[in-house]
Amino acid sequence: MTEAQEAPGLPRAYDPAVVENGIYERWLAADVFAPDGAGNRARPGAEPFVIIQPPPNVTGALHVGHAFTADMEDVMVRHARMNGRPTLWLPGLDHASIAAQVVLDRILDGEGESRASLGRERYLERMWAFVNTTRETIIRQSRRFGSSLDWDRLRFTMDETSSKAVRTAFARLYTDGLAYRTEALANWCAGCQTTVSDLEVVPTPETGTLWTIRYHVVESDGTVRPDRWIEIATTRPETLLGDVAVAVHPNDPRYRDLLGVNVLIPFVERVVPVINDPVVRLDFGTGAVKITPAHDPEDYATGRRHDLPMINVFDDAGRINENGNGYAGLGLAEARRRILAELEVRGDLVGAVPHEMLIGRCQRSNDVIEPRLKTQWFIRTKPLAERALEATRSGRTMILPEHFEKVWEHWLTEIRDWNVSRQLWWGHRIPAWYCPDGHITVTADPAGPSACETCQRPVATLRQDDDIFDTWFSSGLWPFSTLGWPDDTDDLRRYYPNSVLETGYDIIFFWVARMMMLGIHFTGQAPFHTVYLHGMVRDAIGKKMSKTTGNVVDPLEAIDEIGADALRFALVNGTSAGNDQKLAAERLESARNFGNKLWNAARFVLGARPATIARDGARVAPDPDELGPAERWIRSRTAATTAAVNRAIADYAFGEATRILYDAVWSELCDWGLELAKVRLTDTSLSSAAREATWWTLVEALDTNLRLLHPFMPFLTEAIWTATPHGLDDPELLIVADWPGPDVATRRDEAAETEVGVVIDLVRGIRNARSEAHVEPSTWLPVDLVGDPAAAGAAEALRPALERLARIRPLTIHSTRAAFLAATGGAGLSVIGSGWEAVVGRVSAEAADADLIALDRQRLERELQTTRGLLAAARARLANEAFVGKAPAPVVEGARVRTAELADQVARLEERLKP
RNA sequence: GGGCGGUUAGCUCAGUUGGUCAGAGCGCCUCGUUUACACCGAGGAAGUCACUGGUUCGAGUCCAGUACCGCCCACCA
Repeated sequence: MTEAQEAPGLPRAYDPAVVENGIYERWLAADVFAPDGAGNRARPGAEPFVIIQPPPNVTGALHVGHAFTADMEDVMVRHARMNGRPTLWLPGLDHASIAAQVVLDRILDGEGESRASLGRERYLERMWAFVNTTRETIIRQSRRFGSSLDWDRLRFTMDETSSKAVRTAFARLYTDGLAYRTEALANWCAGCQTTVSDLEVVPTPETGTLWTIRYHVVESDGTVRPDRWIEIATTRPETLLGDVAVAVHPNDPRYRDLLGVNVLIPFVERVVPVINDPVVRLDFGTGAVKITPAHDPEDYATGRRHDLPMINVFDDAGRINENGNGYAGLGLAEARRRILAELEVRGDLVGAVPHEMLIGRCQRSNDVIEPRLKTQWFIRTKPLAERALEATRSGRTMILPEHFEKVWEHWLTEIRDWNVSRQLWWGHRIPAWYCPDGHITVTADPAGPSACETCQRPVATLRQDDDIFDTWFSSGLWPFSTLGWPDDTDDLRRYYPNSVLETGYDIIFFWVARMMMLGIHFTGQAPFHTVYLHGMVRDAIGKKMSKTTGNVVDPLEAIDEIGADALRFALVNGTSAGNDQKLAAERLESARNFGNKLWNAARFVLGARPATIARDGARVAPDPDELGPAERWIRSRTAATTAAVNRAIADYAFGEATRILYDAVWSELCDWGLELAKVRLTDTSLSSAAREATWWTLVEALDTNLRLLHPFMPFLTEAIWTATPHGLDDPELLIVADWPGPDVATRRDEAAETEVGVVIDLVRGIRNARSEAHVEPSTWLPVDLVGDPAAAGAAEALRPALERLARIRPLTIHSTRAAFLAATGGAGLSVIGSGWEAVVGRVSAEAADADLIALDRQRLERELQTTRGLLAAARARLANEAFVGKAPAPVVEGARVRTAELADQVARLEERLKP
């Protein structure tokens, strides 16, 4: 038992730390997170709800983006759980091979160690120790967020089940002809000492130089012509060591006479042809391009077209290799300087102009990415992509927000093969073995092959590939590897395909596309029916959060300050799918204030229990015979809120749902519902049955709002709910209580909404008049009222509330306008609404009434002016034959009613203003 | 070079299928010790919904174009 359970009500002050304390443990103890947990009240036969979350990298603590991700997912999961569906939300961690190595290398660097100094084995030991601590940090954080994850299923992309899936998947791709090994141009990061995929290369603007260099013509007898040359333009002079041709455009008249001749590449003294190829642009540089197939994607393509040799001139460390003759061993920058200097001396460097260009940099280390020829494993993506596209085109998988489908289409249509080899240590080793003859053997067997598949050489002569897989290869298997695939498990049958994938749009290609492609290939089914993409959390001025900029919001700090509920509410409220959000302090504050408001409203409700109701009794529905208009109004509005929230959630419009709830709790329940209820609760002239009905109405409204808010503010709502009377069918914990059902809808009551609507208008009008006339708020004023039967009836039915909320007494309701006019004699403050008219009299005992009346006249003049304007517009609309003829009948009718109301108000105002 | 998103009150943003949709919060101004809440209550001021055309009886809401801002994709030396 917690304090909250024992306390008769709630502590006076809302303290998030106290509220959150112990609740997560209660959920855990009740075993409600697992789809088949003992405390989970899933309906038998209900369709499971399975959500996929991006497993966070084990590289460190979670940031506010993770908190937002977890929040969105928890909202969906809690909503589904309360709707009686078995929910599976599986916690996981990603080994993030390259990201993890970058982080660990940085730590090692601080200790004077390095990857090289430790060696593979000790390095990996060190990595395991590192991830074992970050894993604990991440789990602790997730719990503080309130994430209702099924912790018994915690998975890691480096655990054995994942390894098995990776080996099996790769072996099958190989068998299916979708994995192949070849030498091709790859993106080499010298800092990370590995290749990376195209997605990991970030084009970065840089001001470089475009140099013009002369290559001299070589005669057929081998003599070099000092007076005849071709001028090429390049931004990378050091790559000339690998040049194998010069290309010009076929239609370029400037170089007709040079076509087919040979030129000399200096320093390496290589004689290469001048070729033509339409890839060359006539209007750029000199119109002649050096071709370096081993170090430039476009040149590589050109080289393939012309069957040119490919000469690699860089080594792994980013230095010139032995093919660079005298430059071998030099760093690329140094080589460039020396080459330029020597060209200058020879008189062959003839131009240098600044040039804006894009340099590819490593997403992880920011090093310059060098395209190089490498022998790598690739996944043939075209056939996989086609099936992924088919899934979204057919609607079997839906992407939200929809406009991401275009991005999706484009990328998958233009997809290139995926280099999955990485020359890293931390990850899944590629299960491929090579025999001395170069035969390849791939197997999913953890023990490896027994012999070469092709030539049957014994295993002892085989060598396993040293490389590991791109980390996204194992993440791409996540939706089914976590359920036991490749084995045909109960979990797989029950929970695959998953329901919703929830993640940020920034990894749509890295992760979403790969899961779709691999999922469909291996299971025959798209892994989820809905892909919900959320936006990025940015700082207060819209900048990307980053540790180096120092503008990050630490979720734990925010939770310490304002509580997990407020942080969660702030992250969801006012946001929509796919759109970035700015996390400003005021949004956090607003959410915290809302939590405080709810807390205090609950305190009031619980504290207002009539003495005739037993403290520990079960919650009962209010007695229908004892309900007044205010009670029926509260029930009706709560029903409307429920419907609106349901609609919003069905549309995945969670930011809309919180907005509705914020408004419902603050503006409706608190500002009017509770204030109206106070009138009856404190009215000792009423029967106790009437007062009990009022109280049960409030409890019911509070209860419904708590249920609706629970997915968004789980701790706070659970804490309040614990202190709230429960129905006999209710469980002990709100987390597994039923979502407000269809019976709530039957509480809509148009008549009550109209009645209370009149009273609200009256109270507002009178308060407004009082305020404008600077009447002391504490002064009670007499009011005369006349109105149509509906308005008069409403005022009569809610007379005590009207009196109290507008602070008026006595209230005289006249049955005829003549009587009303006779009684008021034109004195006092006028308040005019639709269907009624009131005069607030005896404004002040001391001050000169004349002044106040003059002030009031000014207010009425302004009101008359605006009302006349509205009336004129409304009349003009009705005078338009096209409108009356073409607009739908209800719209026209509405305009007529509106016009009549306005005319009525104008008439009354004019009358009041008659001298 | 292609594509996408944004541009609504001083600030941060909502506005579902075109018809009380011109809104909310914060900020600002005036009041307020009414027994849930000053992390509050009551009232108020404030926007030609980026611009230009078009469709329509009617357009922040649909279409076309323009201007800024942001993002994504792309082999231009």
